[in-house]
Amino acid sequence: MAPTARDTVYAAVLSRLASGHYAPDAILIPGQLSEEFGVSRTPVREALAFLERDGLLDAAQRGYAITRRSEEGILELFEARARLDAFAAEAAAIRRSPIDLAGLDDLSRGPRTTGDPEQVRSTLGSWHAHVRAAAHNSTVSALLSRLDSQIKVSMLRYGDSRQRELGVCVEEHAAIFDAIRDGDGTRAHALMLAHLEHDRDLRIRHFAEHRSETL
Amino acid sequence: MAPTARDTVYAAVLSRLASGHYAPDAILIPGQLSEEFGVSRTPVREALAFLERDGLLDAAQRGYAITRRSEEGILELFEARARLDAFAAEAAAIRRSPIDLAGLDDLSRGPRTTGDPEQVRSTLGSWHAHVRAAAHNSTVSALLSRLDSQIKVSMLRYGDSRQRELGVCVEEHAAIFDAIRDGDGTRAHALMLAHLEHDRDLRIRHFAEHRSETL
DNA sequence: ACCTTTCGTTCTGTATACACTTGAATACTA
DNA sequence: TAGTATTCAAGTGTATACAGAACGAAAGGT
Repeated sequence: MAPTARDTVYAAVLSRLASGHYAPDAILIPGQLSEEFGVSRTPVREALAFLERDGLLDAAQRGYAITRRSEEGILELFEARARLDAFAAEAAAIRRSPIDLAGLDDLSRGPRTTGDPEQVRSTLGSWHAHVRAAAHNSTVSALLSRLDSQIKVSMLRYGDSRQRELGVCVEEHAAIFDAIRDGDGTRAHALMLAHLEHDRDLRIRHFAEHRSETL
Repeated sequence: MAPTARDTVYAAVLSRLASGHYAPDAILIPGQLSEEFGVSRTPVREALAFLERDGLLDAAQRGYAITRRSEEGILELFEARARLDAFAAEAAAIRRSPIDLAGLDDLSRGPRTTGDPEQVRSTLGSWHAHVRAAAHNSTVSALLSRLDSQIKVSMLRYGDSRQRELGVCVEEHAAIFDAIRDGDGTRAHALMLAHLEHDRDLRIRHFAEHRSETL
């Protein structure tokens, strides 16, 4: 029942990495974290080794650095995520249970773009999580979680990326939901892929702007 | 340069798991392996924790068991791999370099089914590895490696699976290669997906037979 | 000024020590 | 004999100890 020190440290550092608590060029040193968390070096070592395996940290000569991905590397992540999410949408159209459908229905129609933007964004996030759950493929869900973390951590370096128009996003979600409800896997797949390619295109534009600023 | 004890143990146990060295119901205990490899418990603990994260081991109350997947769970793995491999084929068609193409050409036309079956099989394996490399997406390649290991370990439990007709396999590879050479991503994708669905169907039949035998 | 060299500090990986839990075998009781 | 304590060996997670490597700063020579 009691979570181990290793898991506690892992979760804490993961959340820090995802929230931008560390500077992009920070170096994480087991000894320092062990002192900070009040545990010994051993569980910290193991937690950091896990994060390295997750693709969030890179072992340096001395300690761990936050993984630095090239722009191409980040686009690879988006690409992989888009394909898996598209597959999840297709599988959801075929395998969704009535309960899946009810939950998705709520999330698809619920968020009127008039509300608090932060809350709308969070709803959009849950929507994706529900689609993945409705696909009933835990392997794919697990892979997607990892990719999400990698993307989140990698993007922090490039500053807060301007978010896309929420209204368009909500509309696309609604269209994908319709396909899932209708059991039309092919359409769900195509729409989800297009949905995520919009994201990718936005990111590319963001990179271009970022690059021209820092030149 | 010197590989650490942790990495050595990790590689050794991974290879044992993939080759069926352990009985399906074996329990791996850090203390025992540490004695066997002549290292202390610490690096063995870490290696086993990695393998657990890889989805190859499951922590038991006492030691680690080899992951037991349901038939549905195994089909999920095949499904995820098929989708990612299909994407890799599509990407390869678009991004392959002349060198990629030359290597693939060799592997696609090389194996005449008259030779040693074991060598043909190994060539077929390299062919898939080359397609993945030609896709130039290291994220996807890494995910696929993990899925390969998981599938290999999971399938051992169900006995040596009858392999499919090699001739058909070679022909399908050749057709996919043609699509990649022509830069036809859509065709490469579709053909690869069909190719791997044949594998999946064979597996399902294998499960059905296995089940009727053990009943 | 510019290389070396040296030395001390810090970090690394592994081994060992420790306290705690668990499971099974034994001994005991009714 | 059946059921219940008791005991003990083995495993768990974490802390600590230790030897070796690597960096950085101070000291020295040209």
